[in-house]
Amino acid sequence: MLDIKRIRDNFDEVAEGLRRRGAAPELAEKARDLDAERRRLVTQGDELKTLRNSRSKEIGALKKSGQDTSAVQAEVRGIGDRIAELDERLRVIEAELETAMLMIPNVPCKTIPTGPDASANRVAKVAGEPQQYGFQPLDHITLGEQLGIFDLPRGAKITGSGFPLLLGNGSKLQRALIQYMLDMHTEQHGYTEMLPPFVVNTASMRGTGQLPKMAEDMYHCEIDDFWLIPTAEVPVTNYFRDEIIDRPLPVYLTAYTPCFRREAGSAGKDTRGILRVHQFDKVEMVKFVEPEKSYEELETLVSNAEDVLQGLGLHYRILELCSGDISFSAAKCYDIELWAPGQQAWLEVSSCSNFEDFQARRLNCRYRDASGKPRLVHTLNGSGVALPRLMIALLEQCQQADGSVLLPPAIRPYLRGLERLQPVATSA
RNA sequence: GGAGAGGUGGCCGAGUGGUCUAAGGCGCAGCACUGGAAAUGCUGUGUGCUCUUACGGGCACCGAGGGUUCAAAUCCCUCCCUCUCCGCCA
Repeated sequence: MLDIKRIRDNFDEVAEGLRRRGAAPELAEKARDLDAERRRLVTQGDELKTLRNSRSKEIGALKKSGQDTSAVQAEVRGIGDRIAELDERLRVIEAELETAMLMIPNVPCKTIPTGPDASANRVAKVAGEPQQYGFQPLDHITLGEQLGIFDLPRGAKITGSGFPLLLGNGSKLQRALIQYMLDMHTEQHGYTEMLPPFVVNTASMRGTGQLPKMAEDMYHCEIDDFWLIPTAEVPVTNYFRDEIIDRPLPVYLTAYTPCFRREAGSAGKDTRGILRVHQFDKVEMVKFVEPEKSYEELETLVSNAEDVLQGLGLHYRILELCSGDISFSAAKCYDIELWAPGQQAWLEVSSCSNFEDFQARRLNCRYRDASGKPRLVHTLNGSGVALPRLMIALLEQCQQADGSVLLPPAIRPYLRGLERLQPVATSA
């Protein structure tokens, strides 16, 4: 959520920012007008309440001295009626304002490229080289079948398509990668590990901005009004919701969780294999930082995610997203993409964003500055990293002529020294 | 799931309809006293919204949301959370 004062006092700057990301500034105009009306009603109402408070006190004093109060009571009742009327109008205005504010996206950072869509994203870095194979590299689906590490048809039988089932060494590799990443972030990057609830309430979803816009993309338990998390960002960032953080900043948290996404509206897209699924695992990093430091913290956040990929010796690139491609809540965002030689494509495995105070305002998450005054924190998060696409790229980049996959040395200790995934005998 | 007890400021804790402008204590900050400290004394110490050039006002907030009333921390209703006992359970 943007600061209403920013819309009030710097409307042109906000409108320009919204235009840059392709959002219409009408909602901001509406918010500005509703805010003016709201303040008018608040001022009027407060004046009447002042009057009611003092007159009511007089009644108390009169009663004590045994005098008749019916005339004053009638007067105060009248004041009360007018207050109720104003409060009702205020309630409506505030609800409309809230609705408008929740639908206004963040203003993009001034330094990011301006553009309408992904085509204007800037390649900030390319790390490593595409491997040269003396053979036609296979895609992860074929590899996974040969190695016997996926059983997607049975996943679909048990639940439905998009609910992958890993088996044997596939399952072990996934577990190893999770532990490798968590160990790196906690031991080398200063994060505190957390294992949060995978199901959250509506207030949490609103806090990080998934609601109200993304309701259709999430799994909802009607009876309890609980939601399955689409990313660990939700429970981890909500850790400090409605709090003044009582420890020194920055605070770095990391968590492994499964993620559940209905992927409504993407039917038929990337449906093969585990590229786009309804349930996947991810290690997430979340930072709570002082506002002045959030942009340098974004750079280290990206490098924390890069370290995971560098440690595995994988070929990747980093995109600086343009104003038209960053997500609703972000002011600036880097995507990290891994090269998948089997399908000759870049796969997004991490999205590292600075939300400035946009999430913190919804979350009501603050810290005390040097003078002791509560102030909104800046929040950031980044995948560190998402597992299905890491698995895909790893399988495809590390495949060998004999159909085996040579595991990166960094992951072997987590697999009791296993060096290679070997094809299993198949009936085909 | 059943029965009961609770939720008050940074913390503890009083308050069961009207100077509550939330007592008292602890903590914290400043000042005084001191060679310095402790102890002691004094003063101050929440958040949000809003009005004001400023100084400084006003309103709201006692788990959340409704209701009753001229007036609610206090009475009523719904919900959430914590604790105790019982039941069920990996």
